[in-house]
Amino acid sequence: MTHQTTQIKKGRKYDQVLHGARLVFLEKGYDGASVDDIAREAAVSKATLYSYFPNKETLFTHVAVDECLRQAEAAGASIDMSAPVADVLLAAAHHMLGFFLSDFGMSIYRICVAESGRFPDLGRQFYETGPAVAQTLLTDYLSEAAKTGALAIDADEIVLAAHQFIELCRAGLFHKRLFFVQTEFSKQEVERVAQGATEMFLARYGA
Amino acid sequence: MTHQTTQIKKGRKYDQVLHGARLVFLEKGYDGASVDDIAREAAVSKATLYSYFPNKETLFTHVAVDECLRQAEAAGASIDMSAPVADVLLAAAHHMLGFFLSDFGMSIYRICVAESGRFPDLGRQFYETGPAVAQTLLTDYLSEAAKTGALAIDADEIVLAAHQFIELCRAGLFHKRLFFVQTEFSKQEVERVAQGATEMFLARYGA
DNA sequence: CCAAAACTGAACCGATCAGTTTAAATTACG
DNA sequence: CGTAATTTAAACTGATCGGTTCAGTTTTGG
Repeated sequence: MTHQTTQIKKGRKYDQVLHGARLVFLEKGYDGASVDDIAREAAVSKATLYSYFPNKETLFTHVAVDECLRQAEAAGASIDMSAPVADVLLAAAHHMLGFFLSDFGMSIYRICVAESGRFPDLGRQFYETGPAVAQTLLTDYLSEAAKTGALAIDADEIVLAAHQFIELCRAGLFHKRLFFVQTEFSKQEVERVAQGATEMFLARYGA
Repeated sequence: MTHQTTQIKKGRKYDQVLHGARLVFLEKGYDGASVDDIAREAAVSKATLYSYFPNKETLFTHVAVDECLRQAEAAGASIDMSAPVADVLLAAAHHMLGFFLSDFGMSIYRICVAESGRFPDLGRQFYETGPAVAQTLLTDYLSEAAKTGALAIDADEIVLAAHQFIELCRAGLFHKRLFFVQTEFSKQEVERVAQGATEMFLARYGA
């Protein structure tokens, strides 16, 4: 087997193209990023780019899905599930807030919202590989905590509860950042929201 | 005083333009809507359009802000503030959910998210005339309810509490709709989220 | 070392679009 | 009625962009 790991790529500059496209799309959005921009950033000729991807849309979809998968992988590993419930929730809140408020999180959200009108498949793929993964992870944890009696959640409430916690983490900050009302947030501001989400969640579902 | 109520308008077709622009922008988004499209929809010449608005961006900002104000007005009037707290919150939740999940609410959110990257002023104006108004209204109500002892919220928690309630109303449904994972929602689904938001809020801040 | 495959750069095409101009038509109003 | 303001249609400008083409250069691998 002398095959390459990826069968689709036809040439040695495939990764360059994807990497350049990632940078330019995240910085400028779909319409804002011209194919010439991308080719320049990728240090590749436009002809080469078009030898890999039949059109701009396909290139963009590859970039977006690729990024979502990358983020989803990183998400799971970082939290110690054996700590007390309040600590796990607080850590999860901080993790989500960190992503929500990051340049990267903002860009990918903005672009996927914008373009899912034109490319509904992109929207669905983003949701499934992004938000849905976080929700599943949290649902599994809550389910376990309910079983051990650490939380008082009915089985048929768990999915809703997970969604509620995730949304609580956006309180106040997320949309301010999204709409450029405020671009920097102090540790205290973030802490307050994370703490607030945890407190409210436990007030409702605490054992 | 024979002055018109609005001083900016120079001609009789101003409202036509705004109305046409509203339709086309909401259907096609910012980039998707050409000025020619808008002029045609408004049954107005492009020259007339440009006699009212110096450029496409300004026109769009007017449409967006205009719509937000309209929505904000409608919001305040429809709820009986003298009802029991739980009822007021539930009604508010339903009102917000109705807007969040409507075609119009979706479109305006999508476009403003998409374009606030390019036009941060638009983002800020949308936030101030949209989300911020809802938040202020709710903050005022919570403040009053806290004063009468109907709710147990510290003065310095009120703004956060308002944000939390608003975000709670998005739980599960909003992003599914936004990313085309699900486009229709049953009365039960919506009721469940509204009820869930109210319950969780009262679990935390109930008197 | 050589031939095939991959890549380059630049020109080019066709289309779209924001915004301007102009001369004529329409409307408002004293 | 008559004049001034407003609107119109249509042509035009200048620029951008997605995508193609092609003659020539570089890289790869046997």
